[in-house]
Amino acid sequence: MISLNYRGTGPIYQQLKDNLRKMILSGAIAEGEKLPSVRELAGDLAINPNTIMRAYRELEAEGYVYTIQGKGCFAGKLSQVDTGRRDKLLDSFRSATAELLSLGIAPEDLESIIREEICNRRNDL
Amino acid sequence: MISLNYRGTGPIYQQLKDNLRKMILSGAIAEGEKLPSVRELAGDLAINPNTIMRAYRELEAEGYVYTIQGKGCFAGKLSQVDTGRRDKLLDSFRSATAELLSLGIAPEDLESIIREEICNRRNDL
DNA sequence: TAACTGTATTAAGACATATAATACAGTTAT
DNA sequence: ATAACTGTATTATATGTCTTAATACAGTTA
Repeated sequence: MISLNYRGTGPIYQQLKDNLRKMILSGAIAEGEKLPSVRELAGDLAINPNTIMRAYRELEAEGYVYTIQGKGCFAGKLSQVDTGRRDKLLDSFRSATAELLSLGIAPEDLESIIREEICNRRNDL
Repeated sequence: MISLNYRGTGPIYQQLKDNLRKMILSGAIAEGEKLPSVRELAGDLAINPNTIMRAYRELEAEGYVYTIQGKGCFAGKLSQVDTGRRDKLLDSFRSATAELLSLGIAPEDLESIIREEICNRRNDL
């Protein structure tokens, strides 16, 4: 269900965060659905439980999940994702846009990427 | 001329790369213009020459600068920026777009950011 | 030759990442 | 109450990245 690429760039806990975030965003993990336990996922992915816990803790800080002692970690509502996360994404969007334009990309190309992603979203529902 | 924020996020060589890239993109450093020598910039910024060299070497890999032994490091042509750099930016643009849409941002908001950046570019010329 | 340029290497320290082992605490079902 | 699950916390260790430092080599220019 959750796949990790050890050759991937960056720390494992980051890859795991990105993976889980995308699954929650796409609905692969529904709102309120329970995520695998720290130990279970650690066993499946053959990595240390501490690494899983770090990913869960940071996703909770972003508002993507909430955890309850003794019960587990659950997917949260997208409407309550932290504004800090949103601002970070807007920054990323803006700076990528600025550099791409300077490199000669046409604004229309960027707009068609936006349209593509709107379609991709609809296909997931 | 080149400013560094030590409180900034990430490694110094990354901050330096981002700084220099923006200056080349905006024209603050013109095409073909010589960048400060490794030792000179290291002295000005009070950081190690090796750190400067790493930034120059990686910017060269991206196609933003070219260096000549004994002469120095120079700003390259934007038209010959590495396609890998462009693809990386497009990936960043696409994934930021996807997540922002999922979080409920209106496509119009993204498009107006693009328009803003077009204006910012014109103001620099 | 002297003074500049980039390049390369090695060593050391600080910090981040990841693993391992262990212990503690809340929840659930029997 | 007990057992088996859940998250949480701590300590130690190993590894890798980042940065500095010192030094040496090589090309360019006056």
